[in-house]
Amino acid sequence: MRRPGIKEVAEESGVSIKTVSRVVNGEASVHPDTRGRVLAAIERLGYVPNTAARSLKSGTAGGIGVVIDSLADPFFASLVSAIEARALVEGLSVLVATTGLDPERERSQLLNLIAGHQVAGVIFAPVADELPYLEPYRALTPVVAVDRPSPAHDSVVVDDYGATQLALRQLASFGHRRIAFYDQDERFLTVRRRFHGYCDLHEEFGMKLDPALVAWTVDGSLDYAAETQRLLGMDDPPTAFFASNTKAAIGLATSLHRIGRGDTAFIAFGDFSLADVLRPGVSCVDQDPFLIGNAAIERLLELRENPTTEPREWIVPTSLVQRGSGEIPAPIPITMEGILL
Amino acid sequence: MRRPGIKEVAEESGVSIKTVSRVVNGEASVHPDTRGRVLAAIERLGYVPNTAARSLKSGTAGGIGVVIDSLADPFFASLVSAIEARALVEGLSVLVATTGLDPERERSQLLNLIAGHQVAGVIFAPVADELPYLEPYRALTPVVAVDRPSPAHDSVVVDDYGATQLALRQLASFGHRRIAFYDQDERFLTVRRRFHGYCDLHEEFGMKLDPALVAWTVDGSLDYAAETQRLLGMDDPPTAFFASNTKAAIGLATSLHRIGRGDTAFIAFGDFSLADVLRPGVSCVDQDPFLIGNAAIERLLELRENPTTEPREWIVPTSLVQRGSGEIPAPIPITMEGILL
DNA sequence: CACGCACATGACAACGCTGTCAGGGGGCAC
DNA sequence: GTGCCCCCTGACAGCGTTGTCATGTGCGTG
Repeated sequence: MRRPGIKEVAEESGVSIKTVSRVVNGEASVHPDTRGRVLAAIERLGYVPNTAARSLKSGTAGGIGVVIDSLADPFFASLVSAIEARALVEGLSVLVATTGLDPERERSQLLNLIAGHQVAGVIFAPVADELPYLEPYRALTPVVAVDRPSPAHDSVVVDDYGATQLALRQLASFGHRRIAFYDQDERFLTVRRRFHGYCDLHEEFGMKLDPALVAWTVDGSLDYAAETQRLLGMDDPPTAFFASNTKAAIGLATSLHRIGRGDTAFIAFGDFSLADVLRPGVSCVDQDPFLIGNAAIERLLELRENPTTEPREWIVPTSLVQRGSGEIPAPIPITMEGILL
Repeated sequence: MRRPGIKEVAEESGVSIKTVSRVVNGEASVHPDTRGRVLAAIERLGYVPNTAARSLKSGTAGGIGVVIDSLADPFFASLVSAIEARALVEGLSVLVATTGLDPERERSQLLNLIAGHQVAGVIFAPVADELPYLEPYRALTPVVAVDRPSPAHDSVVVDDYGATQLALRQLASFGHRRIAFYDQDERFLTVRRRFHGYCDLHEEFGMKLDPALVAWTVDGSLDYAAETQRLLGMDDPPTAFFASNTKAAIGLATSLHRIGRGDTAFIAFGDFSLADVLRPGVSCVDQDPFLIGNAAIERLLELRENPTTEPREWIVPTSLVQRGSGEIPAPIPITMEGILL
């Protein structure tokens, strides 16, 4: 009761295993009659080529690896979805692995895929800043970073700095001068870049940068509800919020609505489902995971053809989606005497 | 510039390849000193065992296949996430493939994984009702169905019929007698079971089953907004909605809120992010993807140990999450004379 | 001291497939 | 008729690993 191998097919159709191999791989020089007989035998036996033997022989497997933080994150789920769709067309399988943001786990997952599975390529969201252990495989396995840049590899990212400034500029144009930066997480270069955009924008508008307006993630966690309370409870509270990532956006939206402050000016970095159902709808910088995923796998396929190119960053465009929450003007400031300034 | 193989390690440490193999696989009878020398060489060379050769030799790979409708669906994304987490602990890789609900694609994906990659097991959300082509592999590769049952395999599902009735019974207890069934999709056994529960409940409460209250998905699509308009525009409109799946729930919630009817009684089958942020919060039957994913992989691991057991259905519990929308009473019916009945 | 046994190690084949090379047969040109 | 080439086919090795079996060494026992 063994699975039929190329040998069984050869016997069944009365040719040598090599000819079967030729038919399976669609090589030209096989007589049509022979091809027909072999195909019939394959059909009859339900033969499926053994991937392991193939990749052992060829030294590289017909799969690509995808290494991300977590599949429970909708952004990454959609990203992988886009990659998988394109990979299917190319006849490539997809191996997913997650890091949980642990650099050591990132290392073992990457090595397992590249050196162990000998995948045809890897798309990954970098955790560690440097990945020296990938050096030996540089010439053999194409690697593309997504979402976050990796200095030694091609990266597909959005213009974090610029998009953040675009969003904040809009808030500023609606009169906001105290804008909270929700969820500054030092671990991510992306977020650091967004924060950088936030800081620089203050200069541009001559606004004072108040550290108290920044919600920090420490040790990987931030209590969204408590932080929202703290910010709104300040003597001089922010009049608008900027959420630096999707998770923070959902946390912020939830806590604002819970306490009946859903009408607070608010722009999120990253779209999320139902953002348009809330009242008001949540305006956001739309960072399309499908666009990013597609760009990444296109880039990977290209690298497979031509591995000699220098690493560079590929910027995927973002757009500012206006849904209402980002167009709420700042309250008119009132002096102690109650007179408008 | 080849990747080091077991041979290079053997040479480097001055032992035979077999001994290296023993060390790598943690076999007992290796002298501590030898083990140390080999481990040092492995470290020095950065040796990683070749998965292809391993699975070629052993006839089965160290990975499990997961075949689902789509990764862009948050339910399946979380499901895969749970599976991947558990697989990592077991040292198994995860190969994801999607069907897009196409039975032919399901077939090729399953065969590719089982026969081609020779995965150690498969977890899949069945599309076709029968999968005769898996018969030859029955004894070799354990297979577990999730979300939807598959007659020939172990299945991990929720009690669709019972959970639906529980939800509808609550709506009925709040006085609703005309309840719309939103998104009846014949393609899914799960949805059929939920619809069955819906129909039977009408009998139990002596309610008339009105076909006009059922929104049908035809050819895989349903215009949620238009359907909501149609239902609410009826002469005798439904006073409550039941959404039979998450996608429908989001579509329904969105269209209800868009037209200012967010206060309509509504229970969804399947939770979704932000369901608790809407006003009122969307009550739902919570079908925990992590619970289901965990149950599925546990079952798969168990089947690997003991493949002889008879296929059966494993029911994962659901809970009814009260958030407001399911506790809205039916409007009090008024006679022509304006007198309460 | 001889024997047996446990322990540590190695030689070799085989897993299923493809790349290399060789060979048989038929047609065409000289 | 002879030589050549092209088309089609097959024999065989080897990819990196592990299972089987064999070998060598040292120690305890009678």
